[in-house]
Amino acid sequence: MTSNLASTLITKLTVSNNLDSADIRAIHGLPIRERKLGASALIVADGARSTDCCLLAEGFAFRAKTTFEGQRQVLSLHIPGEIPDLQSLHLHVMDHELVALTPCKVGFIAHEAIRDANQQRPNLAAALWRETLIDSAIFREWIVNVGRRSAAARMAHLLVEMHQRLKAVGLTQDDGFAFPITQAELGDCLGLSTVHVNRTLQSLRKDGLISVERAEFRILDMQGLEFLAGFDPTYLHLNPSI
Amino acid sequence: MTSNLASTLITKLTVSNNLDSADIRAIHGLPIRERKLGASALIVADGARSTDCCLLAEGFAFRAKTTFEGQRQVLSLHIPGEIPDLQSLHLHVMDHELVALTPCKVGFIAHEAIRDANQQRPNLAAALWRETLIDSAIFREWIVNVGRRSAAARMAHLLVEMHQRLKAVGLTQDDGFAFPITQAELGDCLGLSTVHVNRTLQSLRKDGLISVERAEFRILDMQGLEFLAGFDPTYLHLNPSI
DNA sequence: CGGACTGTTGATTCGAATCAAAACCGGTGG
DNA sequence: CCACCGGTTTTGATTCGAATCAACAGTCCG
Repeated sequence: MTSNLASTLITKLTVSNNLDSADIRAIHGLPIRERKLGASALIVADGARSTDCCLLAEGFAFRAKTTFEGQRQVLSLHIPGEIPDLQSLHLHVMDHELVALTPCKVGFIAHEAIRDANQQRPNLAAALWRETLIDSAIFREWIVNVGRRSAAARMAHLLVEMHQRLKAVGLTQDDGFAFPITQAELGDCLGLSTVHVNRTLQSLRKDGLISVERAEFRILDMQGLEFLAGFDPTYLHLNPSI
Repeated sequence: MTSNLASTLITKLTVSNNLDSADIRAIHGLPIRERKLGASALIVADGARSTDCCLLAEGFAFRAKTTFEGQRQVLSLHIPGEIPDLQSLHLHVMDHELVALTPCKVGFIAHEAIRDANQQRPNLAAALWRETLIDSAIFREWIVNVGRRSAAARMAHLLVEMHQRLKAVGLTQDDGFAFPITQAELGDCLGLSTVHVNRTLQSLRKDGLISVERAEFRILDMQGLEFLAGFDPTYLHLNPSI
């Protein structure tokens, strides 16, 4: 069957949560308004007051803040099945922006509909709360990444994280994964300049850790990359029962 | 009346949430086991599986991760009334540690008790969810802080944030606030070396922005400090209705 | 074919880390 | 009461990682 919007959400939620059939029915029952967006489209603006959440069904998106001096910092990267602005359910004014990294298919779900479903299905509410907490755990790891790791370790960590998250929803081929991001955008994720991102990637390639061609990253030495990154997957909380 | 453990939680929740009298009764009904802790006491270890949440009633605490190379990064600072490990309600294994920054009075509340209260009082559950989302919003701002701001701006931002959060629960005197933290710990918050923290603080003092004596910080030029920090208080979500 | 974006390279600067040592401070015990 | 001690703050000298500046090459696309 063709994967509709709700199915991508269910796939993603099931990675980290135990949903029962009634929960899944409730998700299928959610009214979702589909939309297609081009790369770099602004999905939700900083300062906005949303009445909907945005379910990312295809493509990549990111959340970002821009400093007073005009420097952009990417806060998180989002993959299909995620609801990057789920926090807007309880935080009514956006403190950052949500942007399409690549062309995307998204679905907007009214807060009211999610609130109703949460009331009917407390287990679904718990799963969504848990998703926002995993979001939070990833933010924490990113603080460590930009605060304490070298450029090479930062890059390695980001790549390993993306590989693991994409693998969990079946969006990898072996050690390769499609990830269409520019070096400037990588710099905004890692708190590095574009030039330094370029040199860091070259160094990872030279050391035989990764290969990059076009929008396709490939991890050639997973052990080596994880060691360089100091990667510990605990923070991704991918196992529903722990 | 003497402020017991539950009251500090109510004070803090009321800053950002609308609680009704039944919610407040439910909080007062929570069984809380009080404990006193010395400075640098480990409250919850990385990797632990908690059965309780820790309510911080007096003193300061922080959450932190330690990299493979032994570098510590502080992820968040916590003030009285907060539950720094509220996420453990849904994330059963700790991906970081919780530590007492100063001598603390804390209260442990069983997950079961909180779950029961949440079931009885959906409005309380929403408030706690919102608290974890505000936590998340602060993490986002910290990513920007360590990723994109200069040392002086980072320090300024941290001090303005702490002042605003402490003011919201009545723990400031005018522009001064008690904040017993060493320069090494500030470095761990900001991703800076101790030596550079020292020089950064000197520069803020020289510019007449702050004064520090003992554990007492004083903001001498709020406008100037906020401008240097590029501070926008939106992310603190201190207004319950937005 | 031209133009805009993206990636690459080299030269240089700069902010912050590191290394090393001294000064300061509060507590403790002789 | 004072000497001592560990932790903290301060200072100076030096190194180093990453930013910046400036070009140029590659690629995609209208």
